[in-house]
Amino acid sequence: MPSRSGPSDAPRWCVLGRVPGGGVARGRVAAVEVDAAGERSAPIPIATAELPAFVAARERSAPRWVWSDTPSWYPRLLEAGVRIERCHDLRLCHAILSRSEAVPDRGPLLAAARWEAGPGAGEGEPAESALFEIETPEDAPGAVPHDLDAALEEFDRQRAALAACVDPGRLGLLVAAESAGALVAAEMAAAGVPWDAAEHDRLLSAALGPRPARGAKPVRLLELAEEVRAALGDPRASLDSPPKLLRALRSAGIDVESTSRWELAEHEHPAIRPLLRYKKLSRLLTAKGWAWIDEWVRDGRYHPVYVPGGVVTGRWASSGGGALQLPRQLRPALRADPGWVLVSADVAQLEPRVLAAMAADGAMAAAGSGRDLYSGLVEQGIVGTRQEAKIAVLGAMYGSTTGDSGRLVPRLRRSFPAAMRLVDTAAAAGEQGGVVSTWLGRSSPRPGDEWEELQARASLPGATSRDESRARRAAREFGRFTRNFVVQGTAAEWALAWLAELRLRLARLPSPTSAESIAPARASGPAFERQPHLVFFLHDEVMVHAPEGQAAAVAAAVRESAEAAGRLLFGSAPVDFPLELRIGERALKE
DNA sequence: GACTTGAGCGCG
DNA sequence: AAAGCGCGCTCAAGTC
Repeated sequence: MPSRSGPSDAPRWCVLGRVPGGGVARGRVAAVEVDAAGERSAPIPIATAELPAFVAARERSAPRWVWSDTPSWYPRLLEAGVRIERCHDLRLCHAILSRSEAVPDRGPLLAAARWEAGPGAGEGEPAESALFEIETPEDAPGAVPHDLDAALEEFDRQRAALAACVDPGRLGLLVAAESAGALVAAEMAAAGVPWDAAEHDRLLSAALGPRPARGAKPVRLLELAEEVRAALGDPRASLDSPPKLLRALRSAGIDVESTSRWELAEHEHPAIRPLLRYKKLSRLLTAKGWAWIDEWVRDGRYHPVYVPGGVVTGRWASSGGGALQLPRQLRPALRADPGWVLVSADVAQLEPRVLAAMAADGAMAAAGSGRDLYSGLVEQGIVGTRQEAKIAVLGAMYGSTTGDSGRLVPRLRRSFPAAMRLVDTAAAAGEQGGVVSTWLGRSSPRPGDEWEELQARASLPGATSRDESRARRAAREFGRFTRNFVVQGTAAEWALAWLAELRLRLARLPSPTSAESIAPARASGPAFERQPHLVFFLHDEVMVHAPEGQAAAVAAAVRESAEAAGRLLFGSAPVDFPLELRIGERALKE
């Protein structure tokens, strides 16, 4: 029992929400403190303009802030220079808990339909905040409720759901990590990726020719298009429309079914080489060309929009700007401010390592221990080359049955029976329309109605062989999805734990001395931008922007966080997660 | 004219 | 070379 005095009296949670008030259409804010026993304080009214000050003051006792939806609350606090350590994002946690098979009774959560808003629902452009005024989140169609009462009720439901779990620790870890991810996403969006627009422009010009006038095509693309048309003997061939291009190719005697890169590459014809080059450059121009710089880069920063929990497996998605699709070709444009460096790290073969840990497959863990896992497979004589190892391992996790990959998978089944049993079991569940769960308890969605109908029709007496084969194909397809779900989803959990740990460790680094901390180019940015901070995250890769003098400390924090993530998820399992770490002015790989 | 769909390709 | 998983974005074509 907690004593009635001393530190245990500190509130564990602080729930924020809107309250109706004073005829102000937008309402006011209030906070309710909740202690470890679930006892609530009376609502503490807060004038919206005072919210950052209130949060900053309460943050000294390090509560976990509970709110409807991180993007609705946190950006305004960050703008006001206030950062928090921990939160509980009700929307994200609802999505996990209301679907998790680890929760015995999901009824109350499922009945709370207002919390079912999808990622980013009703977000849109944040309303322009009036000068010197912090606004409360606005209701938008499809958005989660932001009211205090609704938040308190939902928080109770979620705490009850967690408490009822057989192993509340795992789901508890997941909702904490998911919420920490939401904080990281908001902070990275606010800080932005340090982006060298001039370097980006140089890379574009080198590949495409100088920036053309609006609406015109770069000269290099025009030249290549002419070359293709000449080779095809068709001066009017269109390269930008797949159907038209396909007709042009076929009438030039190139026998292809589609205009995709890999199929074109199989044919010998003078038009192929310039065409592939054209496609490559055209892609660069439309996805990440000059228009992208104009739209997404300001003051030396690219401000992406991350969507935590945006993928069914728990991976992040992004929206706008293609944050998770930055072409490797443009990585040199990611550049630290003067006097600062980028500390980047990625995990080698994260997914197979996670699989080995989940399945407690000692042989597979040993193959990856302290080295490249694929080389480990070669050294153990399981496959002949590193390339074969990669194909086999990916095939095992994705469920391939044909080609080189399908042929190599059986070797893994002999060498790593425990790991293969885990993914095979997950696939079998999916083929029967079942649900699987990640290590920490995120559960997969059920197949849709169409899928169920397909299966039902195939088992009817009058089913044709076509019905049966279609149903079988759909079943296997869903089996490949659930097979991959457990691995991709657990890898996402490991990465979230890594990110959450790293965020806290970076915040606890000693403040840079003024000699170390040359202010970043964008001095107007959030206050935390003057310390080492995360600027990029891509599934199994992180990047920290840091003063040069703190690079070593940051690198250590990155490594320690990875070790901590492994321990948090898998305890003492003998699986390691080696990092490839780089420190430099630019983000270059290979 | 506004919206959806599919091809194709960028990322892991 | 591309098969096997998960995404977002752009353009052209199809639909209303």
